[in-house]
Amino acid sequence: MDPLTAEVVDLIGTIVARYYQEYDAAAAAHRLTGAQARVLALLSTGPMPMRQIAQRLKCEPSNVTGIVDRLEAQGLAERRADPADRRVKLAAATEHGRDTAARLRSSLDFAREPLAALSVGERTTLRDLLERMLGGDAAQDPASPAAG
Amino acid sequence: MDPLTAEVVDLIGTIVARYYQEYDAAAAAHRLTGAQARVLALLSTGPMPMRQIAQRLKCEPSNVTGIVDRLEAQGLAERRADPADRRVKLAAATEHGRDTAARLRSSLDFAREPLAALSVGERTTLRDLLERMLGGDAAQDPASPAAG
DNA sequence: TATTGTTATACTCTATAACTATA
DNA sequence: TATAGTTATAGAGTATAACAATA
Repeated sequence: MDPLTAEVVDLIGTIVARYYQEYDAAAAAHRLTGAQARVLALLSTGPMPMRQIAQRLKCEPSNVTGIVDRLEAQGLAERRADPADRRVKLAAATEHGRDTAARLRSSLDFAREPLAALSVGERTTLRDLLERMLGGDAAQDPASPAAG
Repeated sequence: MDPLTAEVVDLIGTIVARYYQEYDAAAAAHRLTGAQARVLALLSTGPMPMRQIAQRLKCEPSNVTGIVDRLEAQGLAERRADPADRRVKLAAATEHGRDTAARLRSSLDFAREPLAALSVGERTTLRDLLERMLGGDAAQDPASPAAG
């Protein structure tokens, strides 16, 4: 690998480490683990079947049971029946859960602070380069550690 | 937050998720967890006191004990005495460990593939923008999930 | 006294497999 | 039969606190 590419890879590595770290810290400030915060962020957009949560988190459905259990124990989420299919359980954020998700999103703003060092033109360039690098696979993901 | 900044943040979120995922998959292909792979990458640069490993991983020293135990059980690392301070134990990669770290590094090349979509000039621009964004805190880190 | 590494403990996340209710 | 969710189980990472050896 050429030195230039290596530099970019290292920079991305630094970004990855920093964002994960800051996301977990922000979650912890709200008494949540990273996984719990990601599920809560997902649910803040609307109710979702347990299985779909697992797909978004790229983990086994059995794991989601425990994560939603813990959110439920904190009054941040609840399970609802799906009128269309009685096998399905819809996990949904409570009002408290939505509030917490919103506060978490706000507290993550400090993670975006680094971007303030760039001008609007530079941010536009950065966006375009990252989009091309990701090749059309850059859909927004509320459960992503760095997205809010 | 303005829409442009939000776009960049989302793109970075996508990158973070993708790189973590690919790093863990590459580690699993070598029968390692992500944490084990990171420690092994650290040790491949030379022996290191247990406590320093914890500092690099930003975790408690007690956790490092178990991770190095598992690397040792696979013959990838070993503990050595520090001649200068008998309290200190130096974790060191074995030859097998260094080989594995090198292969892991190579297998991570696919994670760098996205950068091939950019020209040299564009990669230079990307590097400069990321460096400014990170503000001088972009030192290379072999234990970073995306670095190798 | 302070520091290094370890052990003990408890919690969370993870995958796998078996189970239930429903389709 | 197939699918959705759960439970049971085991392994790994994590923090906290207490401990032995050494400085």
